[in-house]
Amino acid sequence: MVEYTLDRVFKALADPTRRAILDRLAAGEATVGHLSEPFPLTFAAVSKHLGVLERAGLVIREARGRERVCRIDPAALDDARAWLEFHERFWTERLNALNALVGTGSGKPDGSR
Amino acid sequence: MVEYTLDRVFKALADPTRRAILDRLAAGEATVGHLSEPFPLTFAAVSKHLGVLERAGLVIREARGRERVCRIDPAALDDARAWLEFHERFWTERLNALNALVGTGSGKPDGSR
DNA sequence: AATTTATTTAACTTATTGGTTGAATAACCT
DNA sequence: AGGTTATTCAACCAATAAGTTAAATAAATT
Repeated sequence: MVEYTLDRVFKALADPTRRAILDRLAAGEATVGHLSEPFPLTFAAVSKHLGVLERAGLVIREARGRERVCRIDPAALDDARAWLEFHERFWTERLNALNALVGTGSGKPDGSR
Repeated sequence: MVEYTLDRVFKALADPTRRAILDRLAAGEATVGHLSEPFPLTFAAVSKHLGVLERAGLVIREARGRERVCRIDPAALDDARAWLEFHERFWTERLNALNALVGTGSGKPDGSR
C-alpha cells in the first residue's frame, strides 16, 4: 500500500520542475496559470506535472470558478521523509558498527584475508 | 550541483527493486550475484540497477577478485533527507499559518473574494 | 591452456516520461 | 447568445527506463 505510494512520491520529486512547483506552492496556493508563469513551458505541460504531483498525493487541485487552485498536501511528503529518515539512521548505524570491525565485517566469520 | 544530484537520488529511490537492494545492503555488503538472488530478474538487470544507485551516489561497487562487492554510501541519502526534512517543516509551518488565516492567504492583499 | 564463474556491455524491445500542438470543456463577461 | 479566459484532453514525438538475450571481459579453477 505504502509500497507504490513511495514509488509515486519519489518519482514526483525526481523532477526539478516539479520540485520548483512545490517550492512555489509553499508560498501559498496558486492557480495553474499562475504556477506556469515562471517556466518556459506550455500550460499543458505544467498541468501534466500537476497531475503527477496530485497522483502522488503531494498536491490538491480544487476547482474554483473557471480556474483550478492548487495547494500542497504534506501528508505524502511525510511518507517519503519517514522512509528516508528511518533508513538513513539504520544504515548509518550499521555502517558505524561495520567500520568498528576493521571494515570487512560481512557477517561471515571465515577469517580469510 | 546539488540540483541534479537530487534528481538522481530521488529517481533511484523511486524504484521498489532498488529500494529492496538498498535494504538488503543495510545488512552488510554483498556481491552482485548475492544481491540478485531474491529477485526474479536477470543478473544484468540487477547490475543495471546497481549502476543507477552508484551514479546516484548511494552505493559503492568495489572490485574484489572476480566479484564486485557493493555497499551503501549514506552521504547522498542525506542530501535527499535534508531536502525533504527542510521542505516538510517549511511547508507545514506555512500551512499552519495559512489555516490560521481562514485559508485564503495568497499574500496578495487585493481583498477580492 | 582450457573451463568455469562473476560481472558488465551491447543491442534490442516495450513502456513511460516530458514535451509539443490543437481541439474540447467550462466558466465568466459583454 | 457570442467571445474571451482558464484549464484539460487527445494525439503525437523524442528521449529515457526497465527488462531481455547474447557476447565480452576477467579472475579462479582444473
